Amino acid sequence: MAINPRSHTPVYVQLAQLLRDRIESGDLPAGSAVPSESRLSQEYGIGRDAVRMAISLLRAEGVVSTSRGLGSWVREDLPREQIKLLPGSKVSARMPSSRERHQMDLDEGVPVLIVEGPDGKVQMHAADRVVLHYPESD
Amino acid sequence: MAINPRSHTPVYVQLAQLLRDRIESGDLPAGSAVPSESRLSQEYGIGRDAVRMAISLLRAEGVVSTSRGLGSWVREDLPREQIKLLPGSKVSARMPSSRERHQMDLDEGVPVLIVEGPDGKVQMHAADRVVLHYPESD
DNA sequence: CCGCATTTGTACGTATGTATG
DNA sequence: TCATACATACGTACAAATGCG
Repeated sequence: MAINPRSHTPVYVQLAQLLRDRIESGDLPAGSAVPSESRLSQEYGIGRDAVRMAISLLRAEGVVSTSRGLGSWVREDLPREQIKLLPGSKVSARMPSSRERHQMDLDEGVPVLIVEGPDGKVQMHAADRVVLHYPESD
Repeated sequence: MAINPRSHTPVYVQLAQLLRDRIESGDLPAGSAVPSESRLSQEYGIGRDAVRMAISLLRAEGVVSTSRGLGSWVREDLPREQIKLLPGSKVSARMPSSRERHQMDLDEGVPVLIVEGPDGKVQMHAADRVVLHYPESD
């Protein structure tokens, strides 16, 4: 598998797909480190811009997480709290603003679930940590 | 209001906040065009990279949408279909993969709502077009 | 505590490709 | 055909965070 710089598909999209494949195949399992930008740049013979855009794509999808001075990692599935919905609730989702993302300590690419209760009160939840549940009968 | 290149806050973050303010204040209402990259670059005396990164931030938040050859626009609130949840449903949200985003024709920065019904069947919804509802009694 | 290597972040430049009107 | 605008992709340089010896 290699990258074709003359393809109609942008180099960075090709690299992103290549990394997705490596992640799904188990070559880069959850929790493992993604090769550094310079390494990917050298290995695939592409510029650092293309590498950064590829990783940026995966970050926006919530697939990887990046820390300055350290590198990027494949994000792991977090244990999810199950939250019971109350009758009359309305549920929606959106991306948090930068401020909200910082306040809630969310990784990039993680939406927020918004629950408006029957009393009109609004609760926000990190979408990677909860599952909302409409209980069957109990 | 201006941009301080010597601030500890990156130029592109400053510009993003500045544009957010202009949007919230009504200076750039929903549906209106964001000034072009070159214009913002000139107006604020910053590089095109910084402008692009600022707009990229807002795009990832679902605040603006960009079309090649046209420019960027402030996204408008779409009419939302109200979808009734069935007892036993579980609801979560995440960002779509590139493929899913293309298939569902989603703008950047729009999560998907995932509903697993009591029968185990999974439905995906564009988060900017639906509200899930746990009906009170009807 | 200090210095060093590694890695990502920021920011500039240039050039060319592609979509739109 | 042409101008405009964004997209891609290469380069450079320096800043900032981290980990380690």
